[in-house]
Amino acid sequence: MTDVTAAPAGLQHDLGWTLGVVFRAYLKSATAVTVGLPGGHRGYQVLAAAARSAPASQSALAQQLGIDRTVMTYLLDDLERTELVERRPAPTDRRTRHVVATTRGRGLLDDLAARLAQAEAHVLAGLPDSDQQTFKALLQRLAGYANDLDPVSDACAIVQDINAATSP
Amino acid sequence: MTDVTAAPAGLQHDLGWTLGVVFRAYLKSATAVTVGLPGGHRGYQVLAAAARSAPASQSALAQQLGIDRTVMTYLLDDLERTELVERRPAPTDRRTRHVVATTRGRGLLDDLAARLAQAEAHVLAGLPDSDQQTFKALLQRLAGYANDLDPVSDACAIVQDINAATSP
DNA sequence: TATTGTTATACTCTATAACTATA
DNA sequence: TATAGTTATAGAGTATAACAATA
Repeated sequence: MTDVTAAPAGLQHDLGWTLGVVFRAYLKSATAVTVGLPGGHRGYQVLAAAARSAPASQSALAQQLGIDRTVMTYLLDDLERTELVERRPAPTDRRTRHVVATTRGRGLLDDLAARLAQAEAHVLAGLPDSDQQTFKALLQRLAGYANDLDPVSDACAIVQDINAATSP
Repeated sequence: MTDVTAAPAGLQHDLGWTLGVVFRAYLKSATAVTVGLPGGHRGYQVLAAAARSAPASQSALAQQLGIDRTVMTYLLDDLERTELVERRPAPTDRRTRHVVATTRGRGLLDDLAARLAQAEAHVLAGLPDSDQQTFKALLQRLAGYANDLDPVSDACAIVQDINAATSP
């Protein structure tokens, strides 16, 4: 009895399934490669963003990363405790905190980036190099567009469909 | 103060970030489009797989869909309660159950598939049509390959890196 | 002995609500 | 009044462990 997972019938072309498979594969590798780093692969994303520029605010960063601002608080607590990142009061608005990488954080970033690149390569390894480039380019364009997408509008009728047939 | 989310500095080319953005966007749209369906977008995946062929077993289907076999039990309970899917004892092995779509489930599938296609189109709308095709084709090849991927092997050194700098 | 499916439990992750301090 | 950040709490989702039935 082999353990090899084939695509379920009828789902090979489903965006949800294909995206899910690839995303989970990435998560698995990214997690394996960031053990010990507070926040795992997301701790890396915060650190990377904080190292290249000081994000405008915690909640702005949270939104960019697709997580809740309350989760960001805990994440930053952990990253600050390990001295990889600092919260700095914004000079212009005393409510806001800038997130900046410490020297230590920046020092760790290169190694981390290399590890994540390894995870990335691992996930993309099924494609020849030129196709990897194409895929990444398209995905990046999509991400730039999709981050501010509202869910599709029309979304009410199915409840009736199901309940209608359930009763008698 | 605009609400438009730009890519965080240094993450525009990160596979984890781009994949996450697109996957979350899909999830949002797919969820909106499947309200009322037990299990939401995953209920659809089970139903679709059950309608085209009877999956060999619950746990095989769970693995294909990237969820735990215990979660599959609850999912099928809900889908069976709404009479969209049935569990049938496998003739060859009395431990195993085949998952088959009911007439009602198959009847609902076309409408559901159209809704999911709408969600999919919404997420991909940022790309011209030919690029959408290219992207989907590459993603499908990747998914066929990545579903059986083990996490990247080397994954131990970072704990030391961090603890080393934390202690003294 | 190993595997399928189920159940109960525990754990993790995430979101909600309420609060402080600013604006 | 509205917003940034924090905290506590509740909730959803997921995994773990133990079990019965079967192989």
